[in-house]
Amino acid sequence: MPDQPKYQRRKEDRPREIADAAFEAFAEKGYAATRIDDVAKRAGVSKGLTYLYYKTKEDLFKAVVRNVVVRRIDSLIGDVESTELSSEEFIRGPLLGFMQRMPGSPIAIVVRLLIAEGRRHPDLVDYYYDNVVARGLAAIRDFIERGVERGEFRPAARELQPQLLVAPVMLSMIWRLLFADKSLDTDRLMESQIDMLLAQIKA
Amino acid sequence: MPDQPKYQRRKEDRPREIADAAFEAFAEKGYAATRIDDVAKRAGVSKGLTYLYYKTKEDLFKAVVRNVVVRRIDSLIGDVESTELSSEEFIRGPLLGFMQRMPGSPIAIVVRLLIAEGRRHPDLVDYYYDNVVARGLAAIRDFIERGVERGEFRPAARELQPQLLVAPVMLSMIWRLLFADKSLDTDRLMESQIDMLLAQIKA
DNA sequence: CCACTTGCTGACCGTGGAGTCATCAATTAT
DNA sequence: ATAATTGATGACTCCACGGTCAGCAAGTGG
Repeated sequence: MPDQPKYQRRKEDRPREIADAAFEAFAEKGYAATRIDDVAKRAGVSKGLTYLYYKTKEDLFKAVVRNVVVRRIDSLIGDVESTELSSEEFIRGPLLGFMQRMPGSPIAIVVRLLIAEGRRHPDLVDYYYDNVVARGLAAIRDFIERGVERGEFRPAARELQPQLLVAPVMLSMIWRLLFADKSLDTDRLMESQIDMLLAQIKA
Repeated sequence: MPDQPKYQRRKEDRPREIADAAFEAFAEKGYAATRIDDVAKRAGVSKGLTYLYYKTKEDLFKAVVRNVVVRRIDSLIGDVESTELSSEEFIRGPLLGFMQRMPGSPIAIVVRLLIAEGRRHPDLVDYYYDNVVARGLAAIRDFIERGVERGEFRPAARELQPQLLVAPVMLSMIWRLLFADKSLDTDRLMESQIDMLLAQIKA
């Protein structure tokens, strides 16, 4: 019988593993209903260890949100800035695709957690606003500006509120979170919105 | 010194009073973080009494949601059906006004509660879907159908997803719930959406 | 005025979960 | 080898909160 140690020390990997397990648990049950014991079990770790890396449950929560957020955002915004496509092609292609993936992505979970718990974690809301919302909206505005300069969009396009593009994504997220069973063609919803927007701003 | 009784018996009013207090408390702290003791205090009542009228905290939660929902919906949908205005006038007038009031109304609070707690109360989600979402969407569809029959809208308007009208309302709700401080002209957002939609479906 | 009903109170109970810490054992240093 | 270090464990504490219930007093009927 080989000498199996009861555990290995893995100082480097633990925090990430615990945060990932916590994300799963929060996603399933929400913040309040999640037990630290359960998080520890999922991570294959004892409850006490969780407290070595995260001083409180709230700390863990914040780490989870920051974690998901930073992992996703940069690549996305990079894409927008480095494309060689025409504005319309980009919108109808990569951008639409990205929007359509949002409702099924971890970002949707984070949105739910923030809506549910945001009030009691204002600094987390600020963090999310600065790193996701503000940057996302700015990227859209820059993109439109570029389109105007290239002559692809009418100058009046500058007046467009970027939130008009986001609204159907938001609705689709909420719809799926609440009414997973009731069908709604969220892909078509976003396509229609883009059709309308383009019709209005194209040169 | 007048003989002040310690309390009055008010069998009829208690349930409503308690439910209203609970709504306030849930709105401020969310379901999980709300203490029955706190609800009772707000209602000026002892904790025990709460349990006389609502057997569990969950019961109370459901009563609160149903309460808010039924108080609001009927009048709204009545308006849509009984108007004498042209379709465009109705949309730009009463409907837009209603949409603009939504984000500040108790419905927004209910939406937050449902997003946060919906998973663990599927029957409540169903109730909300049947009584608010389904009826609301049906009303919009009927209204469009009527517009088509009157020749105000193109027949293709029938293909329009009613959720396109709701999306900016949803986004505005969430925005205000999370980012009360960061400004966003939600009224203009809805107006723009209506402009775009009308441009597309008007005969 | 008294007897009776019942709306209402608040002290109490049990549970479960956040957070602690004495101790163990894997790893590293000597 | 042996000692020192520290990652990791899990039994334990503490207490907050949902839910109970024996008793009290406001209302009611005779």
